[in-house]
Amino acid sequence: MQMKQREFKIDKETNFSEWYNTIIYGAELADIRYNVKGFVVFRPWAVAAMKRMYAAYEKELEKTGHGPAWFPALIPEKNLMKEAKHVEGFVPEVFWVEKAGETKLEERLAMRPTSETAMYPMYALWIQSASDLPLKIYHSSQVWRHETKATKPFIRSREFYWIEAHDVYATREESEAQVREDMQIARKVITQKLGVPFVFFQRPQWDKFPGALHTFAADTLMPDGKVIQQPSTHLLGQNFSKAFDISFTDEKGNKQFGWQTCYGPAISRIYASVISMHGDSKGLVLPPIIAPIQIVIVPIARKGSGDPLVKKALQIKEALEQKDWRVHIDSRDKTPGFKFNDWEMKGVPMRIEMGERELEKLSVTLALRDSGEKRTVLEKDLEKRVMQEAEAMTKRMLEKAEKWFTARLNTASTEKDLVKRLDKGGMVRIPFCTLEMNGMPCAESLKKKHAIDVRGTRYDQKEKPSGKETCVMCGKTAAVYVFAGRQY
RNA sequence: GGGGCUGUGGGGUAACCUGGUAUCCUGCUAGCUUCGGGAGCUAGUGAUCUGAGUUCAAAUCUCAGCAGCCCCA
Repeated sequence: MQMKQREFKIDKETNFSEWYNTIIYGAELADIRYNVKGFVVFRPWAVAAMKRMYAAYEKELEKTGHGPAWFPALIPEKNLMKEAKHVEGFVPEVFWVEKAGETKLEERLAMRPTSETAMYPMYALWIQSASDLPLKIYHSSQVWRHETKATKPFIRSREFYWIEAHDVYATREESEAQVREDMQIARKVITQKLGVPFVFFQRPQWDKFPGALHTFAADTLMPDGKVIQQPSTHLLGQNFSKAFDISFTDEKGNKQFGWQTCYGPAISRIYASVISMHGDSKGLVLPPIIAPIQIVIVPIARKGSGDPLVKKALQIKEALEQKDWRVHIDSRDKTPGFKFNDWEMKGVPMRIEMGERELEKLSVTLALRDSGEKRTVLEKDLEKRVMQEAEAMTKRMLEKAEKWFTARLNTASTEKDLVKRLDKGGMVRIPFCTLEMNGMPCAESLKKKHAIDVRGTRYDQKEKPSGKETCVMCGKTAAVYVFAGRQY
């Protein structure tokens, strides 16, 4: 049969915006036609995957002693206003509820932009003694922020879906260990399971979470070379515990304030990274662990061959489902070529093709989405092979991503060199005066002149400038190496 | 933060400059023939973002609103 040549062919590295917009529509991930600025509809194919991301994350959080809770979406104004820096950072972006029906509320209510101020008044009630600590709670929810920057589905919107974990300890040391645990969880879920590499940075003082002592945030790259932030974890110190009176009486009878951390993996944004990191010119490439359908069976029928084929497909589906695979038989009245392309756009990891040829040989053809390879597999080996191939695919996807990512980490020692390198994207290490507040003018100047952001010092590498190197902006002796990049 | 552009059936578009009948592809529905990399034929279906203004007449010109996109810093 004569087939038409029609293919989704956009190179994500040379034209990422177009690639992204096309895939959002083509793979049915989101619909931007809701017509409220910054709000989009998340469609089933995306949500089914994101729910699995939630599950993977929640599993790790529960393994590390976190309990789930649901806190209200609305926060009384007086609670939101309790911590000065927090107010300064978040109040400009808050959506307010001021009326109920036609009645004006006596105290207006904030739609949570983040849940510290919803949770901590309750923490103050729950924590009385050291035996109430540590308190580790996570909250899977959406939050609302009136973003002024350009919005893009999953990457930045005014409503987004995330998890926030809020922990309280008796000592600073324990809370610092929590920050490290948060980083490990991110590594385990985002890199090991979803194949997205990143680097954790300690953010400069002028770019930390409003109200925190220190902020640590993971950054990865989009195909156009721009930086996108992944989860961040914050050492809150005692700023909030003092503002909200989260305190306990120690064994000597003295009042002590809790040491707090908060952690915020934005699931919708991590999803943006996953699809962008792995996708190709045929569409999505989903990591098997989150693919809503992991194996699609495409029966290839000839006239009269229908019945035995359908029976065999069902049999294979049931056998694989016994092993917990998510399997779908595509029995639509479409040609095989159409179905191949359709499921490739959707990023389904494995495809089983079966027609008369396979029936005769008691085999199937197994096609792999990431590499495009097709393999003939005997029916009796199928369950085993599917498992092996899924594992190999997950591994390949991470290796490919890591290779791509590390090739885009560079170094520069002058402003000119930095700009030259960042024009090609990636993140570039530079000598910099300081992460303390007096380094802010240099960072602002970089931002203003070149749209370059200082991301902070690498958490996993403690190397420092020799003493001879100078800050790329002010020329003073550099105290730190920071990474810089152009940010989403 | 600054600048530019756009809004036409479900999707992609033509007509817009120079006002007058809305084009094509795709999708969708029905039927028949098909099915190993986006099938064919036949018959149907479906659109000018919202509001105001100019005009005999507005998809087209003007203004406002809403929404989206891109670029620069």
